[in-house]
Amino acid sequence: MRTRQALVDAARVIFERDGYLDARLSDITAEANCSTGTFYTYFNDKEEIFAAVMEATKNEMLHPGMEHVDGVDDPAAIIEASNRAYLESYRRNAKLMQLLEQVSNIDPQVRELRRARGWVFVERNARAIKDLQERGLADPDLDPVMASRVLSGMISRFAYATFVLNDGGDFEELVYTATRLWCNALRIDHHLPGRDAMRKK
Amino acid sequence: MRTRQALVDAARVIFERDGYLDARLSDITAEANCSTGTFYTYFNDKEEIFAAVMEATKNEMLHPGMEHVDGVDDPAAIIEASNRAYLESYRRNAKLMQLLEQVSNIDPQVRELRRARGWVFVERNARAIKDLQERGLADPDLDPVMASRVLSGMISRFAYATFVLNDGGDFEELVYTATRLWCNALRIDHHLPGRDAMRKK
Amino acid sequence: MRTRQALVDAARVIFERDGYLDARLSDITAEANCSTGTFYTYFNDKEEIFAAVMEATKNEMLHPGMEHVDGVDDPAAIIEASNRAYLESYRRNAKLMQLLEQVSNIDPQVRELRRARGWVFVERNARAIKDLQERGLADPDLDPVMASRVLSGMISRFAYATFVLNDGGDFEELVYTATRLWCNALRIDHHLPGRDAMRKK
Amino acid sequence: MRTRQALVDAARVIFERDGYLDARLSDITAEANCSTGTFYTYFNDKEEIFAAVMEATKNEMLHPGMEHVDGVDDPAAIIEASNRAYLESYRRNAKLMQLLEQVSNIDPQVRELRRARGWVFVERNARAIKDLQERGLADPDLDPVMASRVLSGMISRFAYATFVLNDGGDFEELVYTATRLWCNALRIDHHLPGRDAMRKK
DNA sequence: AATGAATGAGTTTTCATTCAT
DNA sequence: GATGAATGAAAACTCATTCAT
Repeated sequence: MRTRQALVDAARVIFERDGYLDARLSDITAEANCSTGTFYTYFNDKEEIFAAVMEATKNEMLHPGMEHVDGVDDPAAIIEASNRAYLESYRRNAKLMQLLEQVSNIDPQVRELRRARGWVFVERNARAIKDLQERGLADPDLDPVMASRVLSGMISRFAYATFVLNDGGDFEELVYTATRLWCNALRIDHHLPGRDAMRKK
Repeated sequence: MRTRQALVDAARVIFERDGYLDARLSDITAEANCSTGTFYTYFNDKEEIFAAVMEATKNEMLHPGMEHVDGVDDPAAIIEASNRAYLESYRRNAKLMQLLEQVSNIDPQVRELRRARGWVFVERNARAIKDLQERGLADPDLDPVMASRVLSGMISRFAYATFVLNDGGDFEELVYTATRLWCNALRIDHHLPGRDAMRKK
Repeated sequence: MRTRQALVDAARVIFERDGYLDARLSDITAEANCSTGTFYTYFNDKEEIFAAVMEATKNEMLHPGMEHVDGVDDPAAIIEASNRAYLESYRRNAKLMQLLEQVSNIDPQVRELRRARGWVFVERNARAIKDLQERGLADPDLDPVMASRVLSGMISRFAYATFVLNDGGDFEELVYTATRLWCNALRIDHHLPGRDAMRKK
Repeated sequence: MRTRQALVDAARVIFERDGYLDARLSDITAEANCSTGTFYTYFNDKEEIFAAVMEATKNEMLHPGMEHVDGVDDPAAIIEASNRAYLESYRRNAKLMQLLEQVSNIDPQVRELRRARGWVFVERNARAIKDLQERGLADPDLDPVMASRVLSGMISRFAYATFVLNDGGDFEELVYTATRLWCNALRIDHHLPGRDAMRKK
């Protein structure tokens, strides 16, 4: 079983270095210091070890959601904390997220994986939105799931553009803009500082 | 030159049918009714003909922007029209958009192409946002370019999820949600009907 | 006919630049400013235009022989003049000689051409050797043709090593060594200066 | 490792049969009874296996030099033995020598190999010439290395013309002529029989 | 005579996968 | 479980040659 772990670790290194398509199984086994044949003791093909890499890194990539901020009740503050956590996590795992994106467009199983992971996030946010609506704090004319899909996608797309495509932008400004737009979109009556105030922080 | 066009047309068919990676040059030349050698009269490799396909379809994919709706001054109506146009265009060219997405994650030149196309959209919307701010109709605390990046990305991600990943949803509801969130996000004082009213349309 | 000449000239340029094997007919026609099809008006294939290049350069490569030095009767001086002329000619046409050597090892017709050219030289020298033997000035125990073959080959090999392989050596020293060995080999009673004297020249 | 040897052996057969250029890798693997892929386990390309063939045949092609004839001190006899050994070796390996000549004119690395092998021979003969000069037995006005380059080249060219180009000639006569010219060239006071005597042998 | 787009046969090369040890 | 040499299918690409204009 130590060999299996070595292979998964090696695969992550090689995938991050060469991308999914250019990664050769022989590179992975070389990196894991085992023979090519041994690969097949644990996996059937590249897709399978990729799935294993993703599985192994699942915990690193789970994003804390809005409801996980304890002892705070200001919706805007919770949203900000949630967005910040998401963006930081994305930044930390940018290489892996890029890989997930790349392989999603190649392998339907990975596409499914990405969708499933996305939905965790969407549903969590949908629950939070619904809660705010029920408490009269958010635009009641929005379908919570629909709105969550759009807003969650907004953040993940933004993170992709920023950390994978390097479309730039100061991190605090990203958090601020994402949060303000998110709050505005839900018509949350926030008391976020204005742009200039934020910049002076 | 007729041959070149035949190749580009054939390539689009094959790429849409098999995806970029599985498309064989020999399939493309067969579809174009010419020999494999002829391919190299016009292109050097698969990347090059893919770029040609993208170039040829550029016009189909250019999305009308917010400012192009004539004779209407209700910002919400303009935004709705703009979003509807974008989503319809995306739906029409879903296969091609999927391809663009796939190849972007493989070929840096195509990644650059996608980015460039995205910026056309971002900048157009940024100008519209700035205009609304100056007229006192939109949240002045947002950086127009930043906000546009986020909101434009929101729409394109949403379109991708809907039309490429088939994440479902009634088209009119998509337009409604996107528009309402967009308006809300900018704090545009819209007079969009409520959700229920929309549904009854 | 001007086109034909342009093709032959172009071929020489391309052959000397790229070598026989790497020269593409399309490079030759491009250099000659004519279309690929036109090539076949004048030649059937690469071998044929190569032969034409060689034919066109025949005069440049004809080496004056021993008997062509007028008004001098010192055999050693004649030999020296002959060797000098040969080596100078070889040096001038080194690229072409290299080409001839290369193609000889590929195309039997060119091998034949090289052999034929070599024999002109061998026979001329054989006659001169025989003449010296009859006048009692050279070793009578040598078969004139055999000796000429060996000695002529010696010079041409030497020239090849020096000017094609760049095996180095001061030109005057090459002439001196070749001449002295040639005279010695035929037991010509020469009065060539010693090595040191030569060097001081 | 048995496979590697099989490939090298097969390559020699195919190269000698078809020449370097016409030899297909697939012919070599077929001759070696292995698959095309196996070729790449041991070699990267045709050049590399050619080098291996040459390396494998190095010992066959090493020519005994002048100093290796034991118990004889007649310089002319030593030279004769040396020339005979060289020519016999060349005759035995004519196909390989032809190949070496052909590839030398194509591949710079092989050109370098040929040069290096030639120098072994040149230097050995240069030492022998110097020794004879010091003992007062050879023309002191010759630079030993220069003279060796010329005379060594003479023999190898002669061997090439005879055994590769089949320029003919009785073997014993070749040895006689080469030896007599070599001795004459160095002004060695030989006591070789005259031409007629040799022929009667 | 000149053109140059079209042709297509033919070889190299890669690398996931197998299996005897 | 581990090994790693052997496998071989599959595709890209080149360029001499043709021929309708």
